[in-house]
Amino acid sequence: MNEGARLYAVLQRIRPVHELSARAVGAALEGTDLTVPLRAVLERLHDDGPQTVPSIARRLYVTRQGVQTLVDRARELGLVQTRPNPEHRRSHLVALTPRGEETFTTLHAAETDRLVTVARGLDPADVAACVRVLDHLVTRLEELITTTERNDP
Amino acid sequence: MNEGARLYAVLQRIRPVHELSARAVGAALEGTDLTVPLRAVLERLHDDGPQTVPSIARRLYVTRQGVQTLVDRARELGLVQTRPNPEHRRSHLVALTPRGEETFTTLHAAETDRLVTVARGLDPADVAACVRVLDHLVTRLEELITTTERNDP
DNA sequence: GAAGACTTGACAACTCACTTGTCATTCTGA
DNA sequence: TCAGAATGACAAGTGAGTTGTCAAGTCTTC
Repeated sequence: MNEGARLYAVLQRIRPVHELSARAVGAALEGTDLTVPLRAVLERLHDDGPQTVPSIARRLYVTRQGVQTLVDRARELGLVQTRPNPEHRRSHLVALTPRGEETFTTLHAAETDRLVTVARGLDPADVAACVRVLDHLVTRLEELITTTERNDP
Repeated sequence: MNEGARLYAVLQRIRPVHELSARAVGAALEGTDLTVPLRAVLERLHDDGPQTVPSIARRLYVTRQGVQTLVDRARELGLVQTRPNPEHRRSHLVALTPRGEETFTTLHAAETDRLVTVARGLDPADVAACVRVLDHLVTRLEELITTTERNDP
């Protein structure tokens, strides 16, 4: 078994984990006005600060059009606000409102609480290693895709 | 930072990796009659052998209705065949045809080949640890979901 | 500083994976 | 044996995300 096959074992498990975690996150959002993708936008704003719609889209690996819809909805819900962007006249910065900040922080705290149970029995060193591998994968897969799509179309 | 927060770092990376790997797999499927979900069905049949539609669905964490559609399409393409199930009169077993077997094997070999490049610079021990963590996550998240949805609806 | 290439906002149509719902048939287990 | 669960088959719906387009703004390069 070579390194490719070993790494394949990781990718094989990504889909189930993604499916299940999305379901778990979605269940926690039940009853609120939030959805999983909307939550993802709030997370990006929380972690990386105010930024433009295309910037969020790039970090989430989706199109800016999709993010625009989410941001519009978040603004209707009073969770984000747009403010002038000194670097671009039309492309406003999107930022969390105090209410958006609080909503996400509360939600996130509840999530990590539940994760403590899930983490039981897991070696912290393994978790750290897993993060390293996933970061590596993001970087390399992104390279792989951008290089192949430069040749294809 | 507690174990919950540490594990959250893993989940935060699942979505990007899923997105990017799905895109990479999809790009490789371009020009063929296969799609990513159809490929997933073939993989299950290849790895776990002949089984019924609901069985595939459970392993993929999707509904049997969705898998039924995929199996129908795979049968039209001559990649799978149904055969009588000694344990159930209506619920046939789905199995790869020789052509389906060959299609998947070829595809999979090409994928692991490309993964060798991606794996470069990665510690094999880290990869193994990552697999352990992901397996743990699948088990625990599944428990988490089934217990919560037993109380909810 | 002007021309061309790229980015962004805005609106629209569309695709695809997956769900939910239903009913008849088959299986399982107390 | 009989109620409850699983399955096939068909149908409709949902939601996340894409593709396309055009005008307005920004960047690059000469």
